[in-house]
Amino acid sequence: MSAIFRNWQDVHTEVRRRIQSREWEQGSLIPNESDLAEEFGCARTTVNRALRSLADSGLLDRRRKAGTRVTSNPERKAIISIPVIRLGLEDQNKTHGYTLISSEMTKPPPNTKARMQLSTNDKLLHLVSLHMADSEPYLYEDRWINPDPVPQVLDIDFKVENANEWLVTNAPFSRGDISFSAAQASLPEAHALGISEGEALFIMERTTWDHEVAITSVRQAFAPGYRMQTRI
Amino acid sequence: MSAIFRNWQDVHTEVRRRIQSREWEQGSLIPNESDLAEEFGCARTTVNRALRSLADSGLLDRRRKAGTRVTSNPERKAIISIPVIRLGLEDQNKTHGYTLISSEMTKPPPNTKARMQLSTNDKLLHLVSLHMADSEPYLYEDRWINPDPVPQVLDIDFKVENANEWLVTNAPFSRGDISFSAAQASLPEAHALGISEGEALFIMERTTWDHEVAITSVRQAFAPGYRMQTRI
DNA sequence: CAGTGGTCTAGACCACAAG
DNA sequence: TTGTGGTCTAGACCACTGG
Repeated sequence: MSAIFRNWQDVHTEVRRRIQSREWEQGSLIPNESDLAEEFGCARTTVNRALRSLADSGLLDRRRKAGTRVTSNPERKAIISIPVIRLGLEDQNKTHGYTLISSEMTKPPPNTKARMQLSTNDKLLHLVSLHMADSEPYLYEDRWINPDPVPQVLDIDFKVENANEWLVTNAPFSRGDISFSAAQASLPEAHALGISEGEALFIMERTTWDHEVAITSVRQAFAPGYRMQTRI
Repeated sequence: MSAIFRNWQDVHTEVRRRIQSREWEQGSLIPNESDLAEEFGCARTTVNRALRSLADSGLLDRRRKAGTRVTSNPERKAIISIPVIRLGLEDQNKTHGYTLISSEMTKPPPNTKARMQLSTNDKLLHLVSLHMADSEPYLYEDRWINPDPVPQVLDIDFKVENANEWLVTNAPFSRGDISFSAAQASLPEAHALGISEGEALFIMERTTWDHEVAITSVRQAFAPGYRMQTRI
């Protein structure tokens, strides 16, 4: 009658099955950990691990004293990997190329300043560059770097080294904002990417901080055809 | 000299600090769990929980026997929430509107068939609809539904009920593919969304399965201005 | 083969929040 | 107040994999 559940993955699978089969209905309370542990013939810790994992992925709602419920309208959570550009391309067996388009120290426009939550009026390092995949334009990058937390950045020759990679190695961040959107190619973007003005580009914008100090804010426009994919 | 680490979050924070401060260098081996447990004055289980969490977020690489290393080129992982459309809008205090544009049973085009990994030539339910936020066009949805695993779908009046929500409640899935891209608005999209043909749209495509049976494949085109945001 | 992380167990205490 | 999940502990065995 009752199967044997040896480990938390087994429990995870069985609980998931009960949710998907509607054996446990949406919004309803499920048995508490101790009861499940008894039913499954394992320790409560094991049940806890399984239920915690399901709660992390959004299928269960857990609250002390109130118990564990099947989420009524699960917000599905997708995990997106954001690799270093060169390595992402090499995973696809493509060669990576890089060209610096411009580099200057200048005051950032208000929206950039706001995104980075900067209070001073200091100049930032502004880099515009193009990444290539197998000699095809791949990504147009417009980046602002705050030299304050990483003064060494001023000594780097970004004609040779690309900022994406340099920062990963030299400027650890503790948190970041990220957004994805679509935009029509501006004239400089179209020119650099070898496409027509107005074509639709996939845009990723990121701003990162080391605690409260903004490090960099970047807008990356991917060449037409780019898809960001994952599983759920 | 040495601080006290009471719980796994403390250990997590301290290890993260050592990584970010470069006290433990990229690519280098860190002490094993037992040694860390001794240093931190806690049980190995606690250290394990903290390190596992850091490994999940991509900062550590762990392998039995080989030990735990600081990831050299961390792939940052962003978690994207995909809510039911109506609820996502209500979270933003916007009213949700919905209109069915067309509905028919027909054979899917080859690319749809391929995405859904269908082998038969059966007809599918094809729904095109528009979602509104505060009476503004918000999302143009083109959806194919396989009635085979969910025959009740044929009895639903999708002029009233929207497929997005109906499926969440009535057709649980076990896995899905998801992709994000940008595209220029086609004529019907532009017309429905009240924009010009060729404007840049943010596109989300999802195909979901219940085990090996495809349930639905949907392409959602968001009105200009849409941003998908998260933190990292 | 042996060292590492992966996991289980039983028991304990604690933090939170519903009633 | 009290039931629930959250977590810690010490000890144990196992699974994987590098050398």
